[in-house]
Amino acid sequence: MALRLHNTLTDRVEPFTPSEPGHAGVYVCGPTVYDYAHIGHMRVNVVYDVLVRHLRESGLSVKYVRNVTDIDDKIIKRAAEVGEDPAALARRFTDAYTEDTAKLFCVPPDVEPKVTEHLDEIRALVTRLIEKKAAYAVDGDVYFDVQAFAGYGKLSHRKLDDLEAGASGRVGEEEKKKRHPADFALWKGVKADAKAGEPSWPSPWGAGRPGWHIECSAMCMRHLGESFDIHGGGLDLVFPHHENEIAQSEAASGKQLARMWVHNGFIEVNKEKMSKSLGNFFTARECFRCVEPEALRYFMFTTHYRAPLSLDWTLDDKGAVTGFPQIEDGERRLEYLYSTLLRIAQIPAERIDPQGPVDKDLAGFSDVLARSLDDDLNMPAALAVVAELLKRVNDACDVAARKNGRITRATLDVSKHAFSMIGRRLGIGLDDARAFLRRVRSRRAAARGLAESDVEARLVARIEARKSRDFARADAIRNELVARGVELMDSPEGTDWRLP
RNA sequence: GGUGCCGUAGCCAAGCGGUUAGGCAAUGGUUUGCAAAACCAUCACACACCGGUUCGAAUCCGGUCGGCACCUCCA
Repeated sequence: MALRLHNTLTDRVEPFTPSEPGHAGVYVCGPTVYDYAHIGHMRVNVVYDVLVRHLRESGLSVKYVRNVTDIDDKIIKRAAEVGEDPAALARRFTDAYTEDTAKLFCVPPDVEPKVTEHLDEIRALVTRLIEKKAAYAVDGDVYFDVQAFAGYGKLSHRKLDDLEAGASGRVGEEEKKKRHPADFALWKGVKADAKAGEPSWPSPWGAGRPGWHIECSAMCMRHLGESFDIHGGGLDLVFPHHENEIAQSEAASGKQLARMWVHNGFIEVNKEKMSKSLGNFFTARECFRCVEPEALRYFMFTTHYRAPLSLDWTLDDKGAVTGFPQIEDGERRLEYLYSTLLRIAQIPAERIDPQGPVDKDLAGFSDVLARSLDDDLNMPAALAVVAELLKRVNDACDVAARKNGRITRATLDVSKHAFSMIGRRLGIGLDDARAFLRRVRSRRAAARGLAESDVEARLVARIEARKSRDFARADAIRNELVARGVELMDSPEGTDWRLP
């Protein structure tokens, strides 16, 4: 395992060595399910999906845990707004999330724990912290005492004094109960003015619900143990979420929670972070209306995972979203990839030379791809490797298509193997090539108000004209179709068409 | 105020001490009945600015300007 990863704890790129040889435990902070997932959430999924895939392809058995936070203030608030039971609302958006994620070819987590199924673990953890004097109960609430944990601030590299300065502006009933402004709720007691139907669970400190951070500690320790390999999530979770997770977990167990903390950068809109609170987000679903989900996945690869990824979009004159140019670029690259995949699948047997030598560069591509990911998941570098591969494979196909041209069996085999590694490590090109290309064409036809059957009919007319060597008529039909945005591709096998 | 990150050719984006990253766009070529696709070439001795270290800096150090994030819910 030659993987090197950036560790937020040390702020360095360091070698990843699993604590138990051959195995890796990975925990990723999943969504709070009060709304549809936006593109930023999808970046998390894709980034850690590549990490898990790469670890597995490198020979490790990975236990991949990604939680769903299904109880939280925002869920309760949203449920009240729409007049829905909070649990039902959470279930609805959990299902939507699962559906959206699957469309991106993300491997499902091995365990997808939910807060509502871990109340016992949460209460036990809070109890343990109170016993260890790292937490205190006040009026039905329980707070973590940051001053009782010497390492507080080690992840986000902050000093408690600085935090105090930043937090001093806040006022409120809750603040007065705390011993230190940075103390945070482990358990939130039901308030006197709480609305009926607000979910709560019994506890030694009175009825209430878990605070925001405690659930992840309880769930990751339950499923991966008190100490595990990698904990990941969005950059905005470094503070306070992950900092607090470390504090409460390590104060309870006395062990290091995760040895490596990995954080991905934001999707940006107009140079600002895409977020629910700013209201500048696009949901995955909106995006999927315009492009293939896999194109969104490809787009995520175009920038390093820790860097911000800026998203552009186009609007029609009514202000409705019509497209996402960069994701459409990704879709075109995928068309290129799938077309190449089809080309090597369709090389006729008589063009294959069973004897000749293997193309050395093509033979080495899988390894080069793996090395690019070993370098802190350098996905843009991986795309450059893919670009080189596609070029060389197309070149080999061009050569094989020439008069008396051949491709060697060995080169064909390593090419196919390289494609399968792209699929297994990057999760790209896993769809059926023909189905993908057809879907893209159909969606573009629909978006442009073009009837596919109409194009097909003109195509037949042109084929007839060409058969009778009436090239003037054939060209007239081509020009007519080109004017409508249709691109025709003649080949010995027939004529295909696409909408660029 | 505190703590970080970023500024690379028309656009996007790797690299982070010495050897053409890559993509998109544009232009020329190979191929083709004509095209498209594919491939080749050019654009590309680019690295915000000013100093310093070094045989050598986009890469290290100091400063300046510009942009962003976290410190409050956030992926």
